[in-house]
Amino acid sequence: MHIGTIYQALINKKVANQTGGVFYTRIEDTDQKREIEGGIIQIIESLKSFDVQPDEGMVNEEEWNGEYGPYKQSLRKDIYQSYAKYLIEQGKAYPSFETQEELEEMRTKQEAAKVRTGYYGIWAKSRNLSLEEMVEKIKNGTPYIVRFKSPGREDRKIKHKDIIKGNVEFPENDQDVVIIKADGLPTYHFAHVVDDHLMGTTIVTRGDEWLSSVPLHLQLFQELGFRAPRYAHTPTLLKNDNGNKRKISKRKDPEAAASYYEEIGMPSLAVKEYLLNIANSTFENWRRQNKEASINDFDFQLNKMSVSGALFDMIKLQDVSKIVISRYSAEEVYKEALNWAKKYDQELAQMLENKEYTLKVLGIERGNVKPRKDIAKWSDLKENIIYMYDDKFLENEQEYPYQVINDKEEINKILDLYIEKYYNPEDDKQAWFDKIKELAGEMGYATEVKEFKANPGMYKAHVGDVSTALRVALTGRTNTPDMYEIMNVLGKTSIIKRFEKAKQN
RNA sequence: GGCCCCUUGGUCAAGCGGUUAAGACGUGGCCCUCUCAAGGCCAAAUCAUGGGUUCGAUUCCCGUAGGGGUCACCA
Repeated sequence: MHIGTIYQALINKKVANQTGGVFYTRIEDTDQKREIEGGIIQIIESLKSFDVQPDEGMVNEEEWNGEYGPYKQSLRKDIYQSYAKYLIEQGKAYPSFETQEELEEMRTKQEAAKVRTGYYGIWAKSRNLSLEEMVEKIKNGTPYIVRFKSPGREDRKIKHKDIIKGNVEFPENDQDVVIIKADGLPTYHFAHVVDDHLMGTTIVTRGDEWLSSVPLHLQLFQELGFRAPRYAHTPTLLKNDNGNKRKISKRKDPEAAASYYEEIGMPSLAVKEYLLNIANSTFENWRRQNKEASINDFDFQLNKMSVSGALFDMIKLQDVSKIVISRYSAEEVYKEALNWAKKYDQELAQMLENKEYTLKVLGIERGNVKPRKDIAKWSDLKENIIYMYDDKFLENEQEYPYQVINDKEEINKILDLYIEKYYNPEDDKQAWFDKIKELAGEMGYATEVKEFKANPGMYKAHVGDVSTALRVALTGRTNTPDMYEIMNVLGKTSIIKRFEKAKQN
């Protein structure tokens, strides 16, 4: 599954839901060469993992829900053939007997003559065969396919209004395209027209690589006597490749695979929010004003989509994801992270086994007005919290990156004094910090950073430096979330153990 | 190459004939601060190009350039 498909599905689902319509998927498996075993299940599962399930469509390889089935084209072969026969009967389609080699030869000639390639006009040799000739060839067993007899003229223009692209003008289609292939299955063009008519499609949302086929499709609808749906051709997701833009590709770009996000542990909601951001730039403002709202409540507008393709920006995605995760409760983080860890990181999964404790760890600076925004994906989590686990921290050889205060004796003194005289688990945050100030003062450090800056000569250093010494001894790091909360989570026993370890270092 | 679509800071973009050309990400700085993340404030940075139309063009028209798509018995 390509991330672009998720993007499509997201847009489709939003549009359908907002307009009281039905979002359905149809498995377009008319190219047997490209069939992948288990493909349908993969598609279903992938849509599900991003919570963009269709309202109707296949539910497994053979079954579907919805009243317009089958939702798999290979099961609809007879339907297409019936319509093909109908067209032939009307003189709007005909059997075509050229071999692949003959077609290639024709193309070569056309290229040499510098004329448009393709099966049209004087080049459409089977087009003018008499009924008798056709019958004879078929009776002789000559292989054939069915072609649409295009009534179009290249020198005439057709105007079309696309929901996203706006007014576009094309030459009429004059190609007698194949509608039924040698294997009896339809081409995309024909299946699209037949199915979308029969299934009552009102809006077709598809990638803009289809835009240039619109004249053909409109013509097909016309000749079949069907009413054409409206089209919304969405711009392609692009990627910067050495200064050039190109389609984001599964072969070259890991982030093009929908599964990539699950692998790195990025919540599907974050991916969807980013995608929505690309789809409608108004989303970002809406989100800022409706921080808690579900994206289902966002009023998506197809016609506000950008007409040109956007570069897929992982950096921005990460930012979106950090915000999404910052809104999670500790419980939600726990649940999703655990699911991810079980599959991708056993060590993390083992850490998370202690749920009660982990919830406390995950609750640090969470749930307040300014929650931490430091996790973009679950694969970041372990590094973020591992030092909070005694069995990981105490058993590991720990580097202590002390900063301003780095004299061993001095540090030990700070640690001892803090535990003996100042530390009290009952303290609230203010009292806690006042104690650290007192400690600093007692040992000849400035209790206020400003005071130290004003009179640097009078002190050994300042309270921030004392805090850093404590922090490093406690966590092995210079940068951590709020130390007061960390101490609360660790508890006295663990704090003492950590200080002892630091002293022996 | 033909046909079609597109072009506002590094990126996503608002704009829809008169604006100090929004906002977000990123970058840099400052503030806050026990460190970090966050947050607040500030800054640098954009209308591809040449012609028209107009009193006035980012905005409308044409050309050019660049990018993308498409030209299958693939979707």
